[in-house]
Amino acid sequence: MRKQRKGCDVPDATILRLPLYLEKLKLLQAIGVEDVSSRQLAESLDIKASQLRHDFHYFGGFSRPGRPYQVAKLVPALEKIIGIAEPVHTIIVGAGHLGQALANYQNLDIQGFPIKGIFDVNPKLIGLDFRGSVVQDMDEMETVIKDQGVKIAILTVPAAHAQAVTERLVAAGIVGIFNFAPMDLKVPTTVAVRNERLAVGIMSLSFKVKCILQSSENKEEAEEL
Amino acid sequence: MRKQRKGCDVPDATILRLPLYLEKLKLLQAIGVEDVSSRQLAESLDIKASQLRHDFHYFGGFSRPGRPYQVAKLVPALEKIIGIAEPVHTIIVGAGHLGQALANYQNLDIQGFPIKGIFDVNPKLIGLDFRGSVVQDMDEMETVIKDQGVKIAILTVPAAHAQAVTERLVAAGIVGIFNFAPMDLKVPTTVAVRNERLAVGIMSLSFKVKCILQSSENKEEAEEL
DNA sequence: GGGTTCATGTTAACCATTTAACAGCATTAG
DNA sequence: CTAATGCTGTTAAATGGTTAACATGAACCC
Ligand SMILES: NC(=O)c1ccc[n+]([C@@H]2O[C@H](COP(=O)([O-])OP(=O)(O)OC[C@H]3O[C@@H](n4cnc5c(N)ncnc54)[C@H](O)[C@@H]3O)[C@@H](O)[C@H]2O)c1
Ligand SMILES: NC(=O)c1ccc[n+]([C@@H]2O[C@H](COP(=O)([O-])OP(=O)(O)OC[C@H]3O[C@@H](n4cnc5c(N)ncnc54)[C@H](O)[C@@H]3O)[C@@H](O)[C@H]2O)c1
Repeated sequence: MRKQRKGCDVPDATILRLPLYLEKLKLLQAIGVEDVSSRQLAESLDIKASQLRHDFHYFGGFSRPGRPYQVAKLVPALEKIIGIAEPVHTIIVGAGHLGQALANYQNLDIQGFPIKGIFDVNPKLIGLDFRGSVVQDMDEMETVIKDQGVKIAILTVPAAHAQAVTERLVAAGIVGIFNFAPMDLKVPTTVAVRNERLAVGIMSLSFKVKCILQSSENKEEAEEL
Repeated sequence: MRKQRKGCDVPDATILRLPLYLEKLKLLQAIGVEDVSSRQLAESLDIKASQLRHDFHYFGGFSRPGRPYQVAKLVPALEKIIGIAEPVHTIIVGAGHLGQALANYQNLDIQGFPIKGIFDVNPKLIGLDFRGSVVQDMDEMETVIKDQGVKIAILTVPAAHAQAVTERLVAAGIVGIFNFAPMDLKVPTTVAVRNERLAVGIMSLSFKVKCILQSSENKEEAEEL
């Protein structure tokens, strides 16, 4: 088998930091900053400068050595790496509470993920308009995916229907699924899934809260002595 | 300084798996399964059995050695560890699109996080009813937090207001903040924050999609030769 | 009852990520 | 022109997390 294409064999932890780098750099760009050192950028993100340089090293060659990074070069370079140099056409499947909230969320568009369609089975929802996108029947989904070259789908249907919808999405050529249903989807290895698990998030928070409360109890006990 | 209280010095990676264990166990419980081995449970979650045992080992003593785990014992044990043995009173701050979707999300309640209040500054939203919770003015927030013993707040206000609201939450005694605004909150070390970053999620997905598309291009090229 | 099987708890080996260290280039001041 | 400073790219060390290995206990079968 052929060697994996350049810049794709990267630790997950690094991938998750790329958006944070990009976000911060765009902020700097907006206020007119031209140069930024690894130290400055890293400190503003609460990480070590060496980690940032190490991360960038996977992709190589952002700057003349000896000189700080140029914001204007780094931003498009990161966008290219992340895959959002061109807008990434996206659809939302499931126009319920969460689907509607996401459809209304302007940031998705701004960050490079324009919504090219919203789909649902519920006839009452079809025709509703969210920032210019109209909810369509599921029957239209495959056509839109193909015509618009949609590669990513945001899945906000009930867990019970998530797998069935996923199979349609995969068959229609979707390559990435952003899954909000609390269940694991079965997909071929040529499709990427990212699960957004609310329960995991709030429970991990709860764990930390419990630890904080316990340790403050301890402190109080200690003070009483 | 006193040794950290039992079961709080645990890797993040482990903490993030606890909710998955619990979820799967509850599912088993619902269909009447009484015993489950580390192997069975791990395989259903696509992890190694040794990792599961290693995770549990941080807390110790779930089972008689030599026998599988008892679902009926493990579920409450995990709930206690996560901190949801008793319902964890929660509020939502910001009753916009996302806040409303979350307010409507029954699962939060079911999983142990009953919503004790929803707050907003917009007078038009005040009085709206979501599954029995009525949107209240921000003026009421501190009172509700204290009267209901609220420990966790879900923050769904615009990024520009997130820090100011956070400071009020902290002053009122909130210990955990589930932050959906795309920005880093400054909080004292006695407060836990979990950032739910949509952009990070979808961009990491985009990265993987790009890699998949590139490698399939490669394959096509190879076939053409 | 002894051997076989299957289980956990625990420790040790392994692997990945993070952090530190340093070589080398660019700029600036003297 | 040289020394000093500040920076990156790169490699090496340290840390942390994952996986394997194994000692030991319980049940079952013959
Ligand atoms: N509401 C939240 O805040 C929230 C948060 C996290 C996760 N989730 C998850 O997101 C998903 C949606 O949640 P929600 O609150 O929006 O639920 P919802 O019931 O409001 O919306 C689900 C929508 O999916 C549609 N649907 C059902 N079957 C379908 C199918 N086969 N094809 C296309 N559309 C279909 C329904 O008509 C409905 O409009 C659920 O899996 C839920 O667990 C929701
Ligand atoms: N909509 C989404 O799907 C989505 C997804 C991910 C993250 N987010 C983030 O969640 C936050 C909310 O998003 P949204 O789409 O619901 O926005 P929104 O504008 O619909 O809702 C924000 C709400 O906060 C209220 N608010 C403003 N200032 C406040 C204050 N000081 N105190 C209390 N309430 C205040 C507003 O009145 C409004 O009702 C934003 O930070 C957004 O970036 C939204």
